[in-house]
Amino acid sequence: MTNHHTAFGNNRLLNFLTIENRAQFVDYCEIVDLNLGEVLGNPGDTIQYIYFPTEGIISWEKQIEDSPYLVVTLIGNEGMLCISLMQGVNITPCRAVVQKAGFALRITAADFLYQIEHNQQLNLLLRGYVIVAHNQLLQTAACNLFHVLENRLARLLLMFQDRAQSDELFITQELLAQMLGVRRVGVTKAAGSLRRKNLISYIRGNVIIHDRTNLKAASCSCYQADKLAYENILDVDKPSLSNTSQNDQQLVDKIS
Amino acid sequence: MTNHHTAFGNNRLLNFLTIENRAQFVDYCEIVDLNLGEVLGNPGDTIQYIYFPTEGIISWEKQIEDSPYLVVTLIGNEGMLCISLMQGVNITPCRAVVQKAGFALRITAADFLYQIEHNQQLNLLLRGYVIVAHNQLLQTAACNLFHVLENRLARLLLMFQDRAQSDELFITQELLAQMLGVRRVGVTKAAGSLRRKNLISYIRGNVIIHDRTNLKAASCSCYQADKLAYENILDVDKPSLSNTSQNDQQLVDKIS
DNA sequence: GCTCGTCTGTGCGCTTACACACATTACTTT
DNA sequence: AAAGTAATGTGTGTAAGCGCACAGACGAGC
Repeated sequence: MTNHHTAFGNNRLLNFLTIENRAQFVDYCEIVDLNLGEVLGNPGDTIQYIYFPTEGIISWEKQIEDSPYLVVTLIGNEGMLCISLMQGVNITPCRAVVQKAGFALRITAADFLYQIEHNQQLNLLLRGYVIVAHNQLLQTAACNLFHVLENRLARLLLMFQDRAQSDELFITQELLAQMLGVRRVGVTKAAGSLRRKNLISYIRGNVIIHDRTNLKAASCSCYQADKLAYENILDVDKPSLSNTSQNDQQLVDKIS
Repeated sequence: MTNHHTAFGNNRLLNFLTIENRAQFVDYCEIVDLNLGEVLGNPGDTIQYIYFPTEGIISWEKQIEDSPYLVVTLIGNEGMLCISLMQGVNITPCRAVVQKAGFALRITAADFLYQIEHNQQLNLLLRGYVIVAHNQLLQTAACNLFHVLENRLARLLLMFQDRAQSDELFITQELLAQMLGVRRVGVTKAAGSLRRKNLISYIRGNVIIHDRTNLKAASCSCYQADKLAYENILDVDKPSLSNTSQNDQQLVDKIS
């Protein structure tokens, strides 16, 4: 228990807050485990909790008719789940599944509503995040239509890498296919192509990213566009990025 | 000037408000013309005005790289332009173009920000609308990926018809193609198929919808899903739908 | 009337991804 | 070591949509 930073991590979205505002908010949160495969919500569910991942990845999946679920976005420690409540709507439209185990700061819906009403900086930050999520969705909608599978796969792997904060990803082609809304065989081909270019390697669900720079080049511009929008929208006020070691102490307090 | 209802119409989104709240808000708006082809905003622009169409249609278009603009949604009198400011973000990510002439209630960004802070019902309503727009985008992203062109065209025509509030649409195949992110020739084929089924007819940019019921059947489920989400989210409080004749009087006052 | 520009229709080869079937490889369990 | 299972690779035929080229059809203006 000497290094709580690596144990629980931080939520980068909340890091935009001042130390005081963050402390005030985190005080209402609890640390919970995110277990691989855990379903945190289904379409139509009433929202009970809001999650701010500090480590691990949650996928946000839309189903239409009898098609398999399509992953419309990945949520890691750069974001939150789920934004509807932010807007006063307490029903979730999508399924949320843990794709990489980790931890999250969790707050009840009632406490969350109280906090966003009484913490102005938090309110502004998370309202901005809704627009970030909206922009990402705009990008994805167009990307799905215009870009070929290999580019889209490269983008997805980069997004995964950012949120996993590791070059080693544990994800099968079957799952990648589901996320991209294509057949597993299609991913086999696209991944094989990326491997031949020495950008990645993989065996049985263990993907390693070797050449991030050229993987960016192999991806479509949508990856960079997403990052840019995130920074432009959330960084407008140049908020003080709080000292993380102090934040960690808060987390330690929560679970002790 | 005897029938101002047909002259300027209503914005159905604002109709969810009580008479008092609506009057309070409309008092800060002015009626403006929407002229065909007029560009109301470009990506990166600072938001000057918010528009609530009462008649006519505005398309919301995303461009990636050098691809042509893709229409991600159509905004008529059921919605508003643009939602970013609602979230405190005063930059627009998309291009907005008038696709059907009409009118809109327009309010300055400053007045809008003041209103949403001081009119609680308006605030709740428009926050909900952001989620409606988000859900539509989720639907579109998946639809673009899974559904064939003929279904998507049928959906687009229905959306157009709803917002035009007419069976006769003035739109060329070239424009429809741009909206769907496909070639013009693709639309020719899909439209020809719908015509052979006697669902629509058209000559030179004049599309007439003959059989709305079967056009729904020919479209994907996404059309119905959008409608359902709109009603479910915005209608939760069963707000009193105000008497429209009284609303019209407000509009008349604005322009006299 | 004629011309010109816009809108719509058709043909052909090509690419991407699908559907289905089956083979192979890597790891786990016994 | 053998058997079993999950993950990955390959192969064949099909469908949707692209790119390009060109032909016809309608309408406005002279």
